[in-house]
Amino acid sequence: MLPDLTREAPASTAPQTASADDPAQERDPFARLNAEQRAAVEHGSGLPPAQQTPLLIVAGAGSGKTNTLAHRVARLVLEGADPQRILLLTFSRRAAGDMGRRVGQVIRQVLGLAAGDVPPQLPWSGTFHAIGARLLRDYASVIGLEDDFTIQDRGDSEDLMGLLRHEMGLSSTDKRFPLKATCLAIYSRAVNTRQDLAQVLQVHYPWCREWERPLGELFARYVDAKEAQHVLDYDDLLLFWADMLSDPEIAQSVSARFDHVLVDEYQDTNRLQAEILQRMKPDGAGVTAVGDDAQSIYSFRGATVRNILDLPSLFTQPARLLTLEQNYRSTQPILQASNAVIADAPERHFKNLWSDKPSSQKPQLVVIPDEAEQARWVANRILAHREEGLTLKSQAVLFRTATHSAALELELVRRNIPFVKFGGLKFLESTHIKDLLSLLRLAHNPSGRMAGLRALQLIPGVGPATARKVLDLMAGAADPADALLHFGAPANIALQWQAFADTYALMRRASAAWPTDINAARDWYLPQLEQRYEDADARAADIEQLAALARGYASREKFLTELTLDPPESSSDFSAPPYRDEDYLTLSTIHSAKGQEWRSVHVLNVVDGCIPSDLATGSEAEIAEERRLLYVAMTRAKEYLHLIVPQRFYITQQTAQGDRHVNAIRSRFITPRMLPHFEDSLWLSAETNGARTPMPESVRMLVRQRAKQAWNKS
DNA sequence: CTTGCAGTCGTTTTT
DNA sequence: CGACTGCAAG
Repeated sequence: MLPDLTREAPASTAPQTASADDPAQERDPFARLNAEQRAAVEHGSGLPPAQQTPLLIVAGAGSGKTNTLAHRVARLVLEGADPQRILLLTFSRRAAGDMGRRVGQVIRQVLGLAAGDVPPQLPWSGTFHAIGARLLRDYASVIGLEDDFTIQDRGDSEDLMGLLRHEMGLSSTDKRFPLKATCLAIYSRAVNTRQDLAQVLQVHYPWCREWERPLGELFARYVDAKEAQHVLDYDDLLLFWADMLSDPEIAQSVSARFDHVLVDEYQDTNRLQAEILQRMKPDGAGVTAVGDDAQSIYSFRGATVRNILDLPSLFTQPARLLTLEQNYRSTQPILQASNAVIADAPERHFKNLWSDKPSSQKPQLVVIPDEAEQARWVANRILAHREEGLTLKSQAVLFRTATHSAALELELVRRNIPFVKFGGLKFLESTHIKDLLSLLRLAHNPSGRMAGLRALQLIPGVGPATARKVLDLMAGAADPADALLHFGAPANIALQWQAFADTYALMRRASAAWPTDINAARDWYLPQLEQRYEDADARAADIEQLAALARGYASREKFLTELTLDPPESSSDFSAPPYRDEDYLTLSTIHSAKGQEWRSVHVLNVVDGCIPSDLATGSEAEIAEERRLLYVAMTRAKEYLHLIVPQRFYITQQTAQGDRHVNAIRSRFITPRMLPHFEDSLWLSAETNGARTPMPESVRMLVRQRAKQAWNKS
């Protein structure tokens, strides 16, 4: 293992006995890996890529998966592989960056590079979607894509769906046709799982089955509209990639670019992605896939565990299977509790995780009266941990749904505890940000309807009808900026019109000199902001931040693409650099916490209705996924794990004094049989809920602390 | 054709 | 609470 993992382990348990000053370490950079990890790293060593068999690494939580993959990439490069010809498909941009850094570390270490020397970069590492976008830009002319195409985010895709739905007369109120978001979800699932509409409706949307034919027609129009507008949605990035590979010549050309293809988090890929992989490398030579079937949590996006189970036979030659079962992250008690939770899952898993990090500290199951108390308790515990020497950065609070942290966020602000929140960020969804981006999109691609409709209606006096007319005109014109300028706008808005047309012309012309065009857009938009909003100042500040962010990108096209594919993950992505170096706590949805680890982890709302979410209890498969979600949350913890169970939730829509609430019970995934794995003094059984119960230890502590605080106030 | 108003709706997870 | 819809006036 790399130093940062072994450092946590007691000396007696450090694998393979190598230490930093062991001379063997310098000769053999992989001396710290355990036997399985080493086998994964060295698989195919000495053979040319084309002669290597595919490799599947099933890596349990905390088993050093990222390190193993990083070492494997480093080994390939050290043995002469061209970094330009390595394709590394990761799950998020953060994961891609992380992987690149670790590969660099290993290479730097082995080659003995000085601090200033830059290790080789991996230009082809990123998400399936980001890589797809790049390849499609490269092959646009070959496959008949317009080269000014823009990528549409989900909001715009939904709006387009809504527009077409309306045009087809499906939105009249006497019919209960699925909402635009549902339509897109159905469409997207069909594309990503490569199923036909009937199958998708049958299994996932049975209440929409009666609409099969109109839905099919709607989707056909949706596809046509995107084509006419030079717009791709998220799914198209995968779909077009897969489809262009069905042409033998293109497949040959794309495939020949890469000697090695490595895929991380393979359990969260979907059918379409498996197809891409298979078409890129039909014989699997040079392919490495890594994943953990117990951590599959993205089926709502079409991901299927079948992919990882079936990978050994995906290619014309069988894949070698290696399993990493030793967990280096968590203490035994944490792992035992986590294993108990996942052991009740209906399907079988490849492996059993074990750990040799002893600890007398069991995870805590903390029963608390309500959400407000939960927020206070967690804040107290975090500060207590910090007193014990855990930095805020080594602690995290995880939750199922972004809104679950609201009460805690207030508490943290009140107490001046800095934090960064991941997941559920709505920055890009706020109206004023979308407005500004629509201006840039329209400048880049004048055929894009959704961006165009939004942008043009920003002009005072222009509504949907005028916007549509202008867009029709622009789409047919050789010079869209010119067409805009000479549109016969009503006399009463002629001045406004002129100003907009000038700005637009400037943006079109200035495309070579990014980021001047975002400045032009901003200068035009800021006055509109004053007219439209009470809180114009706050929104103006957001616009400035966006403009600042934009300056970091090489071109308008890059900015728009990356912002759509890798939206800022946290508020910190926007904060000034000094803040990033300070100590801060991490708040994150469980989904966004994937692949990360902290010394201490709090999980909020371990309650039926939250985990599992009551929106996800429709089928056995959904419930199983919620269980894996809890498992993922628990296995993020290295030393301390706290599951919080608030017993009541107040209904939000009532007066401040109201006490309408619902009683909650402990998550069904923590059964009585598992209680011995948790610190039991805090336990209250579900049966005693509502009755007069002894006050749990945690609450008593709280009362004491409050009593003290009363004196410390002044 | 646009805009402002009033009432209604619903509310996971993310590339 | 906050975004979206339908409706009527300018």
